[in-house]
Amino acid sequence: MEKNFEPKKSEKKIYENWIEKDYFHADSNSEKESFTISMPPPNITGELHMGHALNLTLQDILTRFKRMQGYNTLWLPGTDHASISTELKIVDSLKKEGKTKQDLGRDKFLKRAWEWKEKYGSLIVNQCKSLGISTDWNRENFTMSKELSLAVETSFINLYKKGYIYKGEKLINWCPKCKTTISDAEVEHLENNAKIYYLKYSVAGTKDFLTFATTRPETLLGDTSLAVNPKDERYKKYIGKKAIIPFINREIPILSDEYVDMEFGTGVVKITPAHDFNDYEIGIKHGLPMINILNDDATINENGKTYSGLDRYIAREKILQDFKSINQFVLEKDLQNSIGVHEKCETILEPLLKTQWFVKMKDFVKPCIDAYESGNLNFYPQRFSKIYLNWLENIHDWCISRQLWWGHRIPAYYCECSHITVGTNITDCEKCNSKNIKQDEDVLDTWFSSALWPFSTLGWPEQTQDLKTFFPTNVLVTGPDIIFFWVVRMVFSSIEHTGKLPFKDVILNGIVRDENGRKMSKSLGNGINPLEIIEKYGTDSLRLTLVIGSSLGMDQRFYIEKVEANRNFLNKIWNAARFIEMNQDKNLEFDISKTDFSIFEKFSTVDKWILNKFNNLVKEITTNIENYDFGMAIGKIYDFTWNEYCDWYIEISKQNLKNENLKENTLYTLKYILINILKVLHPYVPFITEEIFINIQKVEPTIVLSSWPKIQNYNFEKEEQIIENIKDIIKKIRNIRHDMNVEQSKKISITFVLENNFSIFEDSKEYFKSLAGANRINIIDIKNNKNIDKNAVEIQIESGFVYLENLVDIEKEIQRLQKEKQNIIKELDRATKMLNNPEFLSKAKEFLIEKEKAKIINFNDLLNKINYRLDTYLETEND
RNA sequence: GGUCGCUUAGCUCAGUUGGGAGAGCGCCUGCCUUACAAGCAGGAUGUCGCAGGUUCAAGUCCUGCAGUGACCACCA
Repeated sequence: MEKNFEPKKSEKKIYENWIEKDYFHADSNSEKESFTISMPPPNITGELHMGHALNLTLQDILTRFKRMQGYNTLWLPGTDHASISTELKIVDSLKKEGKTKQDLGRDKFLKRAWEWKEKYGSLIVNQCKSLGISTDWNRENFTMSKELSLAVETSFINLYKKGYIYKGEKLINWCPKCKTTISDAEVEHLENNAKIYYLKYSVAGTKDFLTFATTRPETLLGDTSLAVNPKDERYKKYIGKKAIIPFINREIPILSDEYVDMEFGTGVVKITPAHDFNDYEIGIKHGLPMINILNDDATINENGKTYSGLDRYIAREKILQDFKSINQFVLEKDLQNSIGVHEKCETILEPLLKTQWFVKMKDFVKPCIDAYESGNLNFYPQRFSKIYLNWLENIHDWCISRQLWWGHRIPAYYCECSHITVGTNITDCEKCNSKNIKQDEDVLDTWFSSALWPFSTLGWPEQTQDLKTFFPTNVLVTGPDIIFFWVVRMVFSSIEHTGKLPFKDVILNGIVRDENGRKMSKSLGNGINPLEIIEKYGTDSLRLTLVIGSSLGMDQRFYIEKVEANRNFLNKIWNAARFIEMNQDKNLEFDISKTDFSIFEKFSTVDKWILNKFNNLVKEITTNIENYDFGMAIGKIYDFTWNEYCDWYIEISKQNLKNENLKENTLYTLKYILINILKVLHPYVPFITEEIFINIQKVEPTIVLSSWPKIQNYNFEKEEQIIENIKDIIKKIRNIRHDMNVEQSKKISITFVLENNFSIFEDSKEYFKSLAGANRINIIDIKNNKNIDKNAVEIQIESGFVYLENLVDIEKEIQRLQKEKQNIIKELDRATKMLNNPEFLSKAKEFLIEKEKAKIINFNDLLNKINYRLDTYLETEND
């Protein structure tokens, strides 16, 4: 093995080998229980960012873990056509050539879009691969593939036939730049410093004026009434009269409605039903006419009379000027409000009246809520269920038609007889059989196809073997920001089309931020490219960094020092493997995959200690990972590997390897534990574990298909306790050496004066020599009157005393003992108080009471010993 | 306005059912001890945001407050 692991050299080769051997392929005819994850398909416009890296790492950890546990594991990958995002990019690229999409026409445009898909779709896929993800590439899919397009059409037709999809004229969000409708979920609300203007209309047949407040004066061209609160004494007399919009000279009714807030503004509201969602409701309620005053590019249309042709904001200025000129402008004020913009292009949206396709959502709400409340759908962390529920409770019908070209064209055909035929491969009108039919020009919202992803990718609407075997999927891993875009829609679509929930558990990952806690963004230029981290530190270091010391659903900061620390950890494991390789003995080759655990009974105490600790580790982390506590599990593995296996077991093994009687079992244990560490690490850091596994294990061809360590029924608690005690004593000795400024190279003499446990210390002599820097070890029975150097430092242990000779600084030792004495007195005091408390005795758990009682005994013992020793020193000093 | 987070060592963060506060980085001291200087050994540092409450026992549960962040909904 090389001195250091070089990710750049190995990772690509390893991944190619995995793919070539088809290790990630899931068999739909397998007898084994299946475990399935549908990968949230990245957009073909996208490039790999830290969010993907985290999201994919979490999925890969779960997938590899389940695969090792023996499940028939499928992680199904793919990409999303990302209708509007992709179309915008292509329009942009056309613009650079001086062309528009209309110049090309629909067919040529789509051809170009498919070229884009071929080029950039594979780019993101390859970037994902560099993360080492164990997805089944045989089943890779794309939201606009033939099969998935059929699924989309089938879904649309089903929903239409059941009356859940309808076409209707409603107020929708319109993006004047993209010239398409968008759904509620795609509207982003931004804080805005606006102005509110007070203007007035004259009241017909009187000399009075009514003053109202508005932030969008241009919409008054579409006003169809003024409204006041029925309880408002100020305006009662005007109700039923007419107000006059100047310049366009339209008379509009003055009506009353509870909706009007008497406190806000003047208490008079202008009502523009065609351009405001609240006004729209009032318009319907009172049967007001709805006048659309905007063209699709947000210029004023012919209904705006003299203002027609002007841009919406230029019209606004002109209207204000004109109101001033006739003295119907009252005042203007600053106002903090929020404006709705299109999340893709940041253009300020306009509510417009349009005829569009909608999905009626009302009937889907209950099944979606029931799924959660019955416990069949779970969120991790659970609090995210609130976002899910809250969205459902306030749901509106889903506008699914988009005035775009790149996407699934709506399968609705219009006949000259005015009948609409909805279906696949339609050639003639279902009503009059006319062949003169025209397909709807619009495409579907990109989320309409994503909503089907978990089952469409498995073959739905066909009842394929894949669908039977792998659906419903088990887990969805995604970001909380798309709970309502995607999660809700998958749930209701799946219930509706398959009768089943699409998945059982939803895991929400947090946001990866920069080192200052800011969101990584292109405009700030603070993004850290995962590919650069991989290039420099390797995929494994990156993956570790994203999961270690973090918890689910929490945002985290990404900083390079953390990557380095994790790289160092991987280096540590690499070197542990090198140590084993260097000590391998050709005459002692074992296949640890065939371990018969009864052999461990004959192993040494220290072997049993590490075996027992490892067994407990497996127990804990298996539970942790099953509960999706990925950070917790890796933290424990990290700690075990470095602080137990490397720092203690390997160090001790160096002594045991010199002993011919212990050598074989020691080598066995070294290898057994290392390989099992590799296994529990493998879901997190797949590459380095594979590389070492192949180098050391030499029996199985890959760690990918190896089995997760099983919890063994051996119990070496006693041995574990013995070695923990020895570790404590060694630590105390090291501590004293350091306190007394004993040089590292200086050897000391240690004398154990014992009441019992002679053999334990006899067996551990070499450990003390190498780990505590001793050259002479004496073991004496306490009954044989001790003859110890009075200047020796004494350590009090349970089974007796430890004396360190050749240490001179008695003053320091007295200080140390006095400090320790203070600590013990404090502890004794605390334990005594607890035990004197009748409430504690009657209410606390039994084992806790026993623990405190044991403490009192031990501490009193130690205290006596310390006092005795202090007396001895003081006597010596007085001599 | 509503909902949900966060506040723990100098920094970044863990902390599973309430039962003596942890990690990584940084800092201090000493070591090139042939697996690893990307390392080894030792060390220092915390009224767990504030105030109440429940409990024998609270970083952990409840209430309020303060700071901070996210999301949702918005009054024209």
